[in-house]
Amino acid sequence: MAKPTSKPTRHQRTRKDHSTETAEDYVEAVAELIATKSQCRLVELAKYFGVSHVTANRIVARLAKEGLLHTEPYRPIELTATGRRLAKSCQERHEIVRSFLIALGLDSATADIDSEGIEHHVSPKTLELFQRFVDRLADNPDY
Amino acid sequence: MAKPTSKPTRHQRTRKDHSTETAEDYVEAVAELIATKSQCRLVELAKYFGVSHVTANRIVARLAKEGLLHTEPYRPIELTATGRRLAKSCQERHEIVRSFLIALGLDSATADIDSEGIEHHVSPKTLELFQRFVDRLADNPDY
DNA sequence: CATAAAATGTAGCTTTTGCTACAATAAAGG
DNA sequence: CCTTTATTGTAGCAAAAGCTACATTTTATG
Repeated sequence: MAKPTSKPTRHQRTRKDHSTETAEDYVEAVAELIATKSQCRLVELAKYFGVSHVTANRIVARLAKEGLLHTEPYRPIELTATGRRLAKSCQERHEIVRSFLIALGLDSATADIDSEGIEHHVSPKTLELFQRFVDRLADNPDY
Repeated sequence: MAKPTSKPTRHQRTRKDHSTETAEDYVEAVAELIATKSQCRLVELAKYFGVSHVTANRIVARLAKEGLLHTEPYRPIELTATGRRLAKSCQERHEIVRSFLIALGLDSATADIDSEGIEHHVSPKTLELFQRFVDRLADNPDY
């Protein structure tokens, strides 16, 4: 045994990781658009991510195939039950990361940006620590 | 004016972002392998990221074209001056993120994994706050 | 209701990153 | 030195995410 050469596990960010991140970003965006505009149109989604409607459409089609979204031709995009669950947990995680960064002293504009990037890479353990930090500061505001 | 519809800026993680992340990960890995094994062979790099040597080779070729690496057929991979600079700043940022997570109470194994993912998404402002948190804790270990 | 505008869909291309299979070169062992 | 093994390179394919250009459908407007 003893293969000191290989500690590759933590570096294995593959294409699968990327498409999972995309899935999470999209269901979260769909949920937000439905919440704020009562429906999610493809053009809005494309604008949201700053991509062409064609790109957005293809990703939506993939996520529909994966059972996260429900689509019909020329109709607004809806979330399946699975999609709603995923969106909810992403939103919660996102909000914890965002409020953690603000608790740490970051301005909210930068917190918006950074939390977008960071949220996908936070393990449950780390998220728990973020949450505790926010809670502790809430109890003890003059820290 | 007033276009309340569009706040797309912070969501624009494009393919360019991804390939920049890849570049950073690779130069960092090349630097680490040179530091620990005195040279960086393609097979080692491929093992490091858990990808085939073909994939590693193509990425190395791209980074060579971009001026970050220097390669010759069947020879070990080297960093250019630009590559060394990038590797150094990535390593520093990475180490700040890692020690921040540990200062927050995370175990070092999880800190290894999470810091890998998080490092690319931390703005200078956030990095500064991370650094300050670590420093403050170092002065005040019983916090 | 007919036509203009907006939204969505389709065709077809690119780049990046993943792979297997096979070829060529370099290094090691007999 | 010659053969085996390890390393590197090349050919060719796939999926994901980006695009423009054009077709179609829905919605809005005169």
